[in-house]
Amino acid sequence: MNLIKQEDAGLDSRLNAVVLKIKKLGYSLTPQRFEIIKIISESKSHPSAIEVYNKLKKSYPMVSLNTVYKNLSMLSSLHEVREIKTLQNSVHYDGDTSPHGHAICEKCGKITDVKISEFDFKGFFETRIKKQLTESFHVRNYGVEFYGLCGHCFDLTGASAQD
Amino acid sequence: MNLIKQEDAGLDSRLNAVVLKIKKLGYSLTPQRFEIIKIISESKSHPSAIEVYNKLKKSYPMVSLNTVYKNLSMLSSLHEVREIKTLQNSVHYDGDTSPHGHAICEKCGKITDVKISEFDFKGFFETRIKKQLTESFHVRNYGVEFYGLCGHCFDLTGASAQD
DNA sequence: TTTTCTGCAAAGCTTTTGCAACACT
DNA sequence: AGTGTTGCAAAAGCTTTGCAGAAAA
Repeated sequence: MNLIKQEDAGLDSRLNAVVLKIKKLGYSLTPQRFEIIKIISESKSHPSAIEVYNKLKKSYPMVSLNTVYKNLSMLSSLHEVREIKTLQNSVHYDGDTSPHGHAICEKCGKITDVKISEFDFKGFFETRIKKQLTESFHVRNYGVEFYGLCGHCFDLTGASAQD
Repeated sequence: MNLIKQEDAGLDSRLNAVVLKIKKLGYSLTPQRFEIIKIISESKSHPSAIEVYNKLKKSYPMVSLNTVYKNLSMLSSLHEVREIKTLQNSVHYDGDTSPHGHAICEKCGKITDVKISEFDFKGFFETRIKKQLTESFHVRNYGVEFYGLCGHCFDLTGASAQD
């Protein structure tokens, strides 16, 4: 119960933060845009543009896919949404912009979040990698991706498919 | 001098390893295929399919883009080439399949390798992340991506573009 | 000789662009 | 009122598919 409340609070504050940023920058907050932000914030499944579109159509049947694309790329350029490139040829979106990892199944394409505490990653980053980068590259965000087989696909094919 | 020799040896052995694997698995080694493998092994710029195609045309002017796609996706499924999804909507290919990171410029799309010694990442991975994953997910490879601005783009726009 | 691979053409998908009408502030 | 946004349609870009002829084992 406590957990659920905390999660909801987290979502609401994320939603609010994005809404505020948009207003602050002078963009308008259309109902479609708001709903898109909401869908992305609430979703845990890293949806693609089409998936967002399909959800959005439930509230706005006349909405166009174009609108979804425009809003997602706007949110992405504001760094309020993270793009994930999967093995399928489409971009998936992640409303959680804090540093964390993804486990991506090479068979079914499923994306699972991997928690990497800021503490852990910063430690690794600061001690090992930063010195290589700072002179020439200015990091805004980072991601760790694991490629392999999810439990389900492993059970089906993993046992026999040894390199 | 020493370094150059070592690098060449590295490339040759990579090339050989891939060729051997292909033969071992019963696939044929056509000249086009060999050249594609060579281009990818030698390239340090993470080329896209079209870029590989353009290089390949110098040796095989009649080659089709289709052939490039088929071979790259074959190499990818054999895990002898790594796909990198960039911000541009195209897949880039990396002939270095060992664990290492990429710094991707959000402005110009340039991809730079980030050395992460196997030792460093394994340590981080084993102590912090593995326990989250092993039960449900079977890792085959991992990558660390840094998003931000390369030195050049930062000099142009970075100073003024503060969130 | 059999299987795999190539090259050409066409189709498929995702994403982008152009533009008039509309909505937000 | 003015600018930003939407929705429709069309175009563009990357990747895949189908198939006959050619090449590899």
